[in-house]
Amino acid sequence: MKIYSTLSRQKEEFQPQGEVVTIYSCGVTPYAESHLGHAMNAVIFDTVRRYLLFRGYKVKFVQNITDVEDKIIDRANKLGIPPRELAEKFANRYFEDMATLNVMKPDIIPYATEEIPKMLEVIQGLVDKGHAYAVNGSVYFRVRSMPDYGKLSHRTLDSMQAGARIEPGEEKEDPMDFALWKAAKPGEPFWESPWGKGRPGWHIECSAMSLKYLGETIDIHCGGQDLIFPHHENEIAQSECFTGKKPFARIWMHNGLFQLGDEKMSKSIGNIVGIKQILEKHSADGFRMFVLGSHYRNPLTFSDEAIDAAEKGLERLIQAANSEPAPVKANAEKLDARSVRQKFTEVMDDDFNTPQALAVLFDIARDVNRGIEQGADVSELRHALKELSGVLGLTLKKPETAFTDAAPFIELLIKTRKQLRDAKQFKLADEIRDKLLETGVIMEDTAQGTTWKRKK
RNA sequence: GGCGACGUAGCCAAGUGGUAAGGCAGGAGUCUGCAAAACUCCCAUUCAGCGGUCCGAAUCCGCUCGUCGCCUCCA
Repeated sequence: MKIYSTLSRQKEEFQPQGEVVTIYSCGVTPYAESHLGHAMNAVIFDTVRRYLLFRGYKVKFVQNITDVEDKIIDRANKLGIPPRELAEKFANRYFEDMATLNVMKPDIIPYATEEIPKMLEVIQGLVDKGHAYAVNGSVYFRVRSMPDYGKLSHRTLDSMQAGARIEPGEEKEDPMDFALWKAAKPGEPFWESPWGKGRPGWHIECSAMSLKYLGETIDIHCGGQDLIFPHHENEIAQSECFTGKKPFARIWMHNGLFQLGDEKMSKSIGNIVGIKQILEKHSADGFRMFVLGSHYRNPLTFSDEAIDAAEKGLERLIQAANSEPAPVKANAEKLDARSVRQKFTEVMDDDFNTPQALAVLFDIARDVNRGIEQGADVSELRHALKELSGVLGLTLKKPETAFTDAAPFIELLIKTRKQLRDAKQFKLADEIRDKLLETGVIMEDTAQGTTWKRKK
């Protein structure tokens, strides 16, 4: 199995260190409703996790919650509630949304504010080793103390300083030095530390939690491409300088970012599309199909039309997975699923090529439908379709009827319509079908009788 | 200015040295009382453009054009 790592810029043979694959995923800063970017990220790494499980690995998946940060503090102050309360509220909403998208919950969800002692330990260690220094109650990481700083984002300190966007730090030795600990400002939450009251910098939490829950070297560290610099670069610096061990993470996986039209979807641009907004119009499976239809490292442009298209394709899979079992011919051929399973594994083994994995699912669906037509035994194929879809997190459930109360009446109409059809009263029969369609119910006449489903 | 990614059919999107997956849309059929669904067939002599390397390139190299991202909070 090969996985592309941002660090080496190539696909690497995946070799977990031990029995359990350790994964750290950079989580969210919860101060508002979650958006498409969160959903895309979660769906992608949920799929990675599911696939590893499918391949027989045990997985320990840690995803943090950053519950202390400028925007949370601002927002909470404006609302007059404690930052922690705000963070918890939106973190819970985030996990609700993710559950809707069939994203498995992380095994461990550490909250930054509950891990301050571990962070202080790491910071102190960095100070002791000369990798960090305290100024006016703040502590900064000394980037010049790390010779290979910049190795993840593939840039050098000098090239970065040549850039126009660096503000010289008032108290920093080097403008690229970054805060491990920030001295408390009035109106902000703070914790006691050897350097006085303050709060952690953004990057230190992930190093601390990763070290605490997964050890000094983890198998996979993942996040969005926008986190490569500075966040992940700084995590490496802190962690490797603290432990003296390399690498901090063996494989760095980064997903491409959502684009909206021609622009990135971003908080600063303000063109955010919320998840709830999407789920009003589209199914969770449809959204997952849309995301997995392009490779995870490429940017993905959002459009309702594109999700619609994904959803149409999805219906074929659902149909094949759930169609009425047709009569099987005596000594019918039993279609086996070995080759499609092998193909699925082959493409997923190559850096999680989900677009090709989906192509395999469509092939299976066609084989199932064709098999049914020919009276073959498709039970094994159908099972494979469901199972492999499940590996991608697709449920292939029919859209819930939401008409359960109306079901008996619909059944009655179907019966009446059958009588009309038997009597060749097609005009009336068609009228029933048309009117029912207007109310959102699709009738389909099959060899096994008439079925109905909800229109999307 | 530095670093990086990308440009494949009407749309979405794989493929990264051996002769273009898949989905959506579209066209023609089969089935059906008619539909729908399903199935069958068709739908890129060509991969932004121009050069080069090679027996062979969408895939490697160079240049040009275009788009986007990171360097600042962001998944």
